Amino acid sequence: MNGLKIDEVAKQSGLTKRTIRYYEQIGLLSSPPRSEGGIRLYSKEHVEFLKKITNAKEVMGFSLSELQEFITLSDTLEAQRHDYRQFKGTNQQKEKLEKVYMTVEEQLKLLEQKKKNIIKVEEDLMNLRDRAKAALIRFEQENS
Amino acid sequence: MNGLKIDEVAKQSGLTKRTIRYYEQIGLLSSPPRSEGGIRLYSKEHVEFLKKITNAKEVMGFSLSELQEFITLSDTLEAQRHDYRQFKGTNQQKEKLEKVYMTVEEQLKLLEQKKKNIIKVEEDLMNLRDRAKAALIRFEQENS
DNA sequence: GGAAATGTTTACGTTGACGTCAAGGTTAGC
DNA sequence: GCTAACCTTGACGTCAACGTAAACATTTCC
Repeated sequence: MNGLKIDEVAKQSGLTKRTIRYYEQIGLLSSPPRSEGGIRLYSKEHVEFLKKITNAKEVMGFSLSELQEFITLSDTLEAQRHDYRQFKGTNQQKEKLEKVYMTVEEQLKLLEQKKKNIIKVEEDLMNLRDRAKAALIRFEQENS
Repeated sequence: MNGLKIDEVAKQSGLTKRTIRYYEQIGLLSSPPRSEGGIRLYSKEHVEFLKKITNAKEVMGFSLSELQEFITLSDTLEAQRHDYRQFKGTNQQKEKLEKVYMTVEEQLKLLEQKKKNIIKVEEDLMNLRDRAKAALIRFEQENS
């Protein structure tokens, strides 16, 4: 019952099977468990993860390696939470946390800029649309 | 006095000289006039155009050929305006105008979707930031 | 239980968007 | 008028992100 095969994951995520295997190969997607015969069996979480990162990739304009770094970053936070008791209080941990925080802040600023850029393009497009509309209206008037 | 050379255009637009020549080669950027000796002499408008299309490219995630199509589309509108008297009233013109209008509407809808996607990523990022912040605060408290 | 569908790895191919020489011609400043 | 700094056109190189084909194993379904 449990475990989606790659073709199903492809359909649900919108990626190709090749791409999914490729993402695993470069370490972007965690290797799923396999069947006795060696067939990949994915969980619902894998699909969600794929959807999330493809969206982030598109939105931020990330390359795969940038995406990689970013995932690593948020994994760092998870790991830190988990290893809390063992490694607490070291300066290394503090520096890591600060790096995560600063990088995320940076990305958030970039997103603000992106919003502004979208608005610029949007204005141009609306301008274009209105001019087309006006021309069409003139058109109607003349041929009536 | 008049005419920017390619190096200046590169600096002002943020593109490389290679890229600027490449854009001309594939018909994305109109060929500027040349000096007697064959050197490209750009105008301020060329720079503005480059800035505008690189922004649109980034925002929309367009490939160069998609960008091409899009420029052609808005040129269509300009051309129509100019050839207004010669070609007015033909059905071909009307169809062209309608195509421009519909394509632009489509792009505007895509931009709305993009905004929503940005917000999704933004939420994730803010979540991440807050968790990093919280961890840092715990850190401070323990080491004091 | 046998075929058809789907899976696996390996490895070479492709495409877009430029980078990077090389081999010269042009311009600006002194 | 000469040199350094910039320009020109080829043309080959590169890199990411997969596509695609081959050769074989595994599942599913009747």
